[in-house]
Amino acid sequence: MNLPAALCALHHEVAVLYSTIARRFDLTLQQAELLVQLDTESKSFGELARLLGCDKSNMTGMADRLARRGLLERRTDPTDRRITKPALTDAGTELADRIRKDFGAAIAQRCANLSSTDQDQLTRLADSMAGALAAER
Amino acid sequence: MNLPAALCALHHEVAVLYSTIARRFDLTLQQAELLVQLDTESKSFGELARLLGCDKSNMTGMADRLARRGLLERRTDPTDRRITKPALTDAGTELADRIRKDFGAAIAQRCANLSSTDQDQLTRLADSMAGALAAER
DNA sequence: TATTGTTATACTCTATAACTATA
DNA sequence: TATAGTTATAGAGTATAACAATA
Repeated sequence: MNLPAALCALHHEVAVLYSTIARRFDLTLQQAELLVQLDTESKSFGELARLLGCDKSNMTGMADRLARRGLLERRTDPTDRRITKPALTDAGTELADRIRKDFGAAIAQRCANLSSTDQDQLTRLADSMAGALAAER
Repeated sequence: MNLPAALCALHHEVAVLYSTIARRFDLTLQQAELLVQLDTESKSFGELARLLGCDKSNMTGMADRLARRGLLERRTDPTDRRITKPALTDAGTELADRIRKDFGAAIAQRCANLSSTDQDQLTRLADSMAGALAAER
């Protein structure tokens, strides 16, 4: 086994698991990822599009669909009125928390065969690799 | 940093990189993943759908689009004529090789800051984690 | 009867280009 | 004039349900 193949396989299995959890809440994978991204701090649609790796024009529809369900609302930046930042509602925050919790529980259950040391190593190395990839785009 | 968050971040960065490489060849991420899956061994559409984590009904359109470009062709299984297995053409095999090669080069370049030991560890742990996830779905 | 792949349908994601409001 | 978000459009991915061919 080589590193690219292992990373590709891991990416794919995580995506399938995350999709499965998203569907419990009638969300797509992309919607769940957007909700969880929003949970931490305030970001503009432009920043979110760059983080999610898609075009900014896609943010409109995605935000519309989540707003229609009462999970987020748009807020115009008072210092630059061109900028709109979505903010999670209470329901949105609660849902993002549940997604993160369910995903965390699923990972914990499935990595039970790894030693505590291996889990720590994987956390460190996955974080490092993700950082290296994020730095070059 | 915790393990679920690190895995999620890594999955997402790998997906963005893989999408970028797929687009060099006018492919979507899903088309590239299908091509690379096909490269190794013969699988039915049903098996492929399960591997890719999507419904079998999606395979028809995806195979059609790749077949239209001369990258694969359908072959009926002689032992059970209900089963259809897509097979890469020469052009499809060549393209799958280029995708795998480009992805491998990109990963090698971006993980240069990791020690050789860390790269080996990450390979082992990512493969183990992917296997654990794949085993439970 | 059960299974495989296909079709029909509806919705979502995606990129491109043109547009508006604001700076 | 430049930028942020939106709109319009076309193509692709996705799940569900119903279907034909085969077992």
